[in-house]
Amino acid sequence: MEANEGVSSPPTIYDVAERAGVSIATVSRALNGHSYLRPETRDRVLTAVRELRYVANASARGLSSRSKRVIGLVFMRLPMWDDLLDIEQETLLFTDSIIRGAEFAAQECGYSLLIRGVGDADATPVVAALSGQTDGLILQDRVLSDRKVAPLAKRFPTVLLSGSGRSRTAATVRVDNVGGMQAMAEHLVGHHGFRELAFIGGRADSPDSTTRSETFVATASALGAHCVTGPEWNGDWTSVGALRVVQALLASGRPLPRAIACANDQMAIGAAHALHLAGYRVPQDVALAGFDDIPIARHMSPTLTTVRQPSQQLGRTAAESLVALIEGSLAPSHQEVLPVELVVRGSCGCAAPALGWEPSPASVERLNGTALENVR
Amino acid sequence: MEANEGVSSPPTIYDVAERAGVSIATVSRALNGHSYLRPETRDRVLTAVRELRYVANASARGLSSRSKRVIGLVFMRLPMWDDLLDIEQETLLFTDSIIRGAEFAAQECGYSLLIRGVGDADATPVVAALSGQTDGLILQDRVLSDRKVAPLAKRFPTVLLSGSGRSRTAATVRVDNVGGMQAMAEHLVGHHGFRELAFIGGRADSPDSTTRSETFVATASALGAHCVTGPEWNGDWTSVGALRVVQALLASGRPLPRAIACANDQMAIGAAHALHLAGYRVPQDVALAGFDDIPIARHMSPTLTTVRQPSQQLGRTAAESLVALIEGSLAPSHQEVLPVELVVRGSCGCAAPALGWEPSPASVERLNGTALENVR
DNA sequence: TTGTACGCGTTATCAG
DNA sequence: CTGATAACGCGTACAA
Repeated sequence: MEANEGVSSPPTIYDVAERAGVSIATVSRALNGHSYLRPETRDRVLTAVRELRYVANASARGLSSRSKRVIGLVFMRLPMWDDLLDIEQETLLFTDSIIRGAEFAAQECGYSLLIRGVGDADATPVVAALSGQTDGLILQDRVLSDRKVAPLAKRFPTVLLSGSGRSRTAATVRVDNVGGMQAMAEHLVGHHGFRELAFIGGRADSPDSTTRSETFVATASALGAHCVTGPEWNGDWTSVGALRVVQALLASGRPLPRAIACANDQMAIGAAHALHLAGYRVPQDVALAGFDDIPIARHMSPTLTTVRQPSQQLGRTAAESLVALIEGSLAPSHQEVLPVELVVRGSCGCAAPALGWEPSPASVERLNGTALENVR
Repeated sequence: MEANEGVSSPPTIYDVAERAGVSIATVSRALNGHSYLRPETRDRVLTAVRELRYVANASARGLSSRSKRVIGLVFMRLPMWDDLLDIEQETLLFTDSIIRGAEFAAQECGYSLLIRGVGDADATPVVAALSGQTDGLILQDRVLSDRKVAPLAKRFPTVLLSGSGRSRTAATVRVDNVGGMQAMAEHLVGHHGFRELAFIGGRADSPDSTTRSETFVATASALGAHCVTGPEWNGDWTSVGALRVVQALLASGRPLPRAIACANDQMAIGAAHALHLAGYRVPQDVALAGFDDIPIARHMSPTLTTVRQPSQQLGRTAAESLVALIEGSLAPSHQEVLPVELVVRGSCGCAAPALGWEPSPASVERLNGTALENVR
């Protein structure tokens, strides 16, 4: 009797109701379990659902319930040219971790995650369109300027990832730039005793960049060292940008600083490359430090001293905050700061071998211990 | 006159119509540009849209148009324990690349991408739910068994990523496992002259694993070498799994093969670790090879000889195929095979330095050439 | 405990 | 060129 009426279109709640001999309201209740119904009836419905392979249409559900159970994540995409610098490809990893974390948390909260990468062009239309497909959005830093975020956040659940946190117009999740940079300055100046430093920043309009820069310079000064920075020390967040900064410095004939701290790892790598090309050694001639702890940092020679960001946790927290925001259990101006960790390796002058085939000490321990059984 | 009716709920097409003094049909037309309407009218509508910051509700649109303009990607998720082996974390990267590629292609085709990770538990309910939220799904290999994919693919646009391709029940995008493994066997046997080999496979139920295994063994045999494999050479796709395989071999007292090929890079790393712990050297005592070319492969010591998969392209192609499938311009049984590339490095015995601070030759060339201007 | 009927916001088919 | 109006599939008061 299962005629082929509707071969190509999926079964609806009406089909299930008919097959189970009940009304669509009953089907809905059996599926969502809101109201009580006779177990016998419920079974009939569930059987029909199974037989028909019924799956609720999310559009209809969303329209009716005014909730799509989908959140969006908008991130910055690098150009996908084949000739992109190898190192820049590593940048992607940071965003990937965030995506992972967000996906996991979203799913735990009963939401799906929609992702969308944007380029340098104004992302406003993209964000607007996304706001029609989701219940809320996570915006990575730099996707939208502070000025454009404000009106959006006022009308739509929005969480900023690594925003400045200065403008309390939107909920924000970010890392402890201040703590991280203080620790870094203290290590370079206090521990190593470097007195002449420089700081390569990202972009002038980036809150992350300015916070890191200002904190580093201030802390270094407070410890009696001198740190130069400024527009000509702007590396644009990229390896190439930092490489140019250092090459310009070398060309100018001015003396090299004893240590260079960078607002991210990519720039540290670019700076190292420039020094390498000019015949200077890291860390003997110039010490180097980054920020992020991208995976490659521990595989290079010398290994990179940096500040580790909990990137996956960043994504998780952002998603969790967004869901709370959507469900009304979080203030729209909520600010959350995640801790960072100074990771001392070789590029500052401390001894630290590159990681080759050998797994980390923790891994070795696990591999040889009883915990091994749980690993798969 | 813009009273605060509906402060908290977004404007609908009715609000726009009212403000522009037209009907909702006209608004819809102005927005979707299907029919011709007086430029003057169109402008009035567009102005109202802007003033109200109107964004179409995707649920309503999807319900009415029977198309959600969303595709889903389901991938395998590793447990997110902190104590996960470092190396395993790298596995994530392969999936991340696929996600990137898929997102990019989806967006180019006018679709959004919904992502969902699944664990070892049966993914059927998850996939079912996702089929209600999307117009089609990309399923990474191992998410669903071939047996369960068939009925789904028959009723819902589905593209398999790296599936066997044996069962023509679903459209499939995969890499050229055969070509890759032939090249690898030819290199190890033909070039290096190894005669006693072993192959560590993933899982017996994985098409990728069996194809790679069978091809490698067959090619090696054809070239006059001997290659052992089988259930006891099953590394479960993980470092730990492969480590156990090698440790069991060492414990058995049987002679070591001269070279070990693995079905993926993680297992090559696990095998290397086991050899390292037992005091054997790679490649002097035992040569090693992987498959995938995960980023870490080029940073290790010795660097890993492997077969590179175009992971990002895999995601792109899958998304493009899925869209074509949805829009009816692709046969539901379409099979696509992407080329792979043998990457000869150090672990097979060929000379190859680890990549440290130094960028690749291509990068160096670009950094010093005129193309530099285009890089940012 | 279960059924009826309305509303959710769009698109698209008719008339006009 | 534009305006009514009927689906689209589901949740849910309100009735029974």
